Amino acid sequence: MKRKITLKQIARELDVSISTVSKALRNSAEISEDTKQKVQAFAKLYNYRPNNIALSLKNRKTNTIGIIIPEIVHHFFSKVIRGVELVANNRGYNVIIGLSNESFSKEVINMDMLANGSIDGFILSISKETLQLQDYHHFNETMSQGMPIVMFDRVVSDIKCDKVIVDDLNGAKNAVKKLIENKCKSIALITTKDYVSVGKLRTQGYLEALEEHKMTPKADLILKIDDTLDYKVDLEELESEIEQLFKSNKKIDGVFAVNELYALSAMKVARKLGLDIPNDVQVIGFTDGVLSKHSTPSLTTVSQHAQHMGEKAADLLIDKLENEINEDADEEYQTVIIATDLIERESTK
Amino acid sequence: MKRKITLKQIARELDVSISTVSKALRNSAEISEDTKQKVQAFAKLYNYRPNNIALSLKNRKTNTIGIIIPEIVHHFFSKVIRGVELVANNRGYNVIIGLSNESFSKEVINMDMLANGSIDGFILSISKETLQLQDYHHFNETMSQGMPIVMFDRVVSDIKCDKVIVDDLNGAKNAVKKLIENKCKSIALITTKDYVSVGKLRTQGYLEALEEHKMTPKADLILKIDDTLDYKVDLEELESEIEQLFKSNKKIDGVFAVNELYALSAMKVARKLGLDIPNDVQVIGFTDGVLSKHSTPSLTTVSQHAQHMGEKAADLLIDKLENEINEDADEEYQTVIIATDLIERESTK
DNA sequence: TTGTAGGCGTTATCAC
DNA sequence: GTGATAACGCCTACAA
Repeated sequence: MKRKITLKQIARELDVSISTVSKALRNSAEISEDTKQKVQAFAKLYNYRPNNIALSLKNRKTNTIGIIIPEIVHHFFSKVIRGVELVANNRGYNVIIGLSNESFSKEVINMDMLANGSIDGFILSISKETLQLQDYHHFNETMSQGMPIVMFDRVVSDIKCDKVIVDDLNGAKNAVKKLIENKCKSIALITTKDYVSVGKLRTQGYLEALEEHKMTPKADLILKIDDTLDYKVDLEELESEIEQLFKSNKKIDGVFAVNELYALSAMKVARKLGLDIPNDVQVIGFTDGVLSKHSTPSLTTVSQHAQHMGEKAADLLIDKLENEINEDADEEYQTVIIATDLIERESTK
Repeated sequence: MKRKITLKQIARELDVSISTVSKALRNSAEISEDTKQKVQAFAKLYNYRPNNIALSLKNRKTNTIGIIIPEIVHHFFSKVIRGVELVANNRGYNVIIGLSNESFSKEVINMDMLANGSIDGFILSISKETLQLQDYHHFNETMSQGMPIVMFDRVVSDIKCDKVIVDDLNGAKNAVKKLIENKCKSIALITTKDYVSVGKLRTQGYLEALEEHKMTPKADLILKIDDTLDYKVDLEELESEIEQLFKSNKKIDGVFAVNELYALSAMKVARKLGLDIPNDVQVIGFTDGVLSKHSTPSLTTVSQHAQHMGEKAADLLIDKLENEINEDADEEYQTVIIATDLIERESTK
C-alpha cells in the first residue's frame, strides 16, 4: 500500500527543494527545462496530485458546494441535485449533500457541520419544520459569516439571498385555465396547508384562474391536506379525504392537485367511484416525476424543470463565489423564476 | 461580514497563546479554571468552531465519505444515499457525491477528483460502461493508495473489496416460484443483457426456479433488452419489443421482469392486447420504487431494501476506516448479502 | 500553568 | 535557477 505521494517526497527523491518541485510542476519559467522535465516525469510516474485539503487550507477556498435538501428520495430534489452537480463539476466544484429530513434541528446541525470550512457556499431548500417555526437565524448567521446561500423552490421573502423558484402561481393558473378551456365547470383543488410557500402560491394560481373566468371559488371544492412533517403521506387517509371531497360534491368534473401523489390519488378515487378519466373528470398534477408519466391514464402535469433549477442555482452560487473580489460591494440579490410547462397527457382532453 | 473566528484571533484578543486557547477549549487539565472559563466564554460568544479543513490536514482524515453512483434520479440509488447519509452523519461523517452518469470516464474523473485528499473512502456502484469495458484499474489504484472502497449492487468479483449486494438470485427465484405456485405455466422473462451483473443473476434465478419445478426454459419466452448506456429507455421501443414477445407466444400467463419499468410496460402491453391482470397474466417486477406501489394494478415486486444497503455499506466503510490501526493486517473482505422480500400486490393472485 | 515549535501539504515571496 | 521561509488553522510534545 503506497500512500499518496507529496511534494516533499518527490523533492527528497530527486534531491531538490520542495519549492523547486512545486514550481517545476506548475511549469514556472524560473526553473530550467532540465529540472522541469525530470520533476514532471517523476511526478507522472508516481501519479502525483496536489492534495485538495492542503490547497483548501492555503487558498481558504474548498471548491465545494454544500447542498441541503429536505429529502433525497424524491424526484424533484434528486433532479435538482443532478443539475447542481452537472454545473458544479463543469466549473471545478464538488458537491456535498446534507439531508434535513424536513427537520429544523437536522437542518441546523447539517449546516453547522458543513459551514466550518468544508464548503464555500450553500444551495438549499427549506425544510417544512423550519417553514412552520419561521426560525431562520441559521441562514442569516451563515450569510453574515460571509458564506453565500442560494435557495431554491422553498424560499421565504424574509431572507435576503439569491433564489431560484418555480413560477408556481402561473404554473397553477395555466393548469386551471386549461381545465376551464376544456369545459370543466366545477374544478376541485387538492392542496397543502398554507405554510408551505409553494402550496400557497399554487392555491393562489387556482383562485386567480377561476377569477379571470368569472367563476366563483367554492370552499367545499378545496381540500387542504395536512402533510406537516410527515412527508410519507398516509395513502389511506389521503384517499379517504379525497373520497369525501368527491362525495360531498358530485358535480366535480376537474381536479387540480398541487403534486403528483394527490393527483394520482384523485384519479384512483374517481375511478373507484365509477368516474371515467378524462371523460367525467379531468385531472392535472404538479411536478415532473415518474409517476405522472407511467400512470394509467398518464397524468397531465405542470413540469417544473427541476434540473434546470439546480443548474441555475449552481451558476448563481459559483458566480457569487468567484466575484467575491468586490466583496460586499453591491449587495444585490437575484430571484430567478423558472417558467413551467404544461405537459399534456391522457388525464385531460 | 464577520469572517469565521480562529484560535489565533481568540488568542490575540485574550492575550494568551494559541495553544493555551486550544487546550482550554478541549478542557485540558493543564489549564487553570480561570483561563478556561474566560476562553470558553469568549469562544461561545463568538461561536467558535474548529476549521474542518485544518483538522483534516492535520489528522490526515477528512471524515468524509465519497459516494459514486451512476445516476441520482433513481429511487434505488437515492434510497441508498439516504441510508449512507443516515449512518455517516450518526458516526460523524459527511457525504460527498459524484455522478458517473453511467460513463466510464466520468467515473474515473470523479473518483480522481475526490481521491486527492477530499475523502477517506468510497462507496460506489459501478457504471454500465465500466462493466462493459471491464476496465477496473481506477478501483485498484485507489485501493492501493490506501483508500478503502465498498461496492454495492453492481459489483464484480475481480475486485477485492467489501461489497454489499442484493440477493438477486434468490429474489428472482422466489418471485418466479411464486408465479409457478400461482399456476402459471408459461412464464416470460424480461431482462437486460448479461454484462449487467444483476441482470445476469436475476436471469439465473428465473432459470433455477423453472428447473426446480421441472419446467423447461424456452428461449422465445426470454426477452433481453439492450439498455446499454442509455439509462433513459426508449419507451416505445421497449413496448414494441414486449408486444412482439406476447404476440409470438400467446400462452404467456406470467411475467417476471428484472426491473420496475419493464414490468409496468409488460402490464401496459398486456392490457392493450386485451389481457386481464392478474387473471390472464400475472406480473412481478424487481425493485422497491414508487411506480410499483402506485401503478394500476399495483405491482407485486421484489424489494431490495435499498436504504438498508446504504446503511450497511456505510457501516462497513467506516468500520474499516476506524480500524486502520491494524493497517493491512487482516486483508479480509466481506460480502454482505441483503435478503429480498416479495411484496405482494394486485398484479399477482 | 502557560508558551514555543514543529508539522500536516501547498504556494508565494524573497534571498541567494 | 534554486532554495529557504512563512503562512493557511489546528494540535501536541516538550520546554519554560
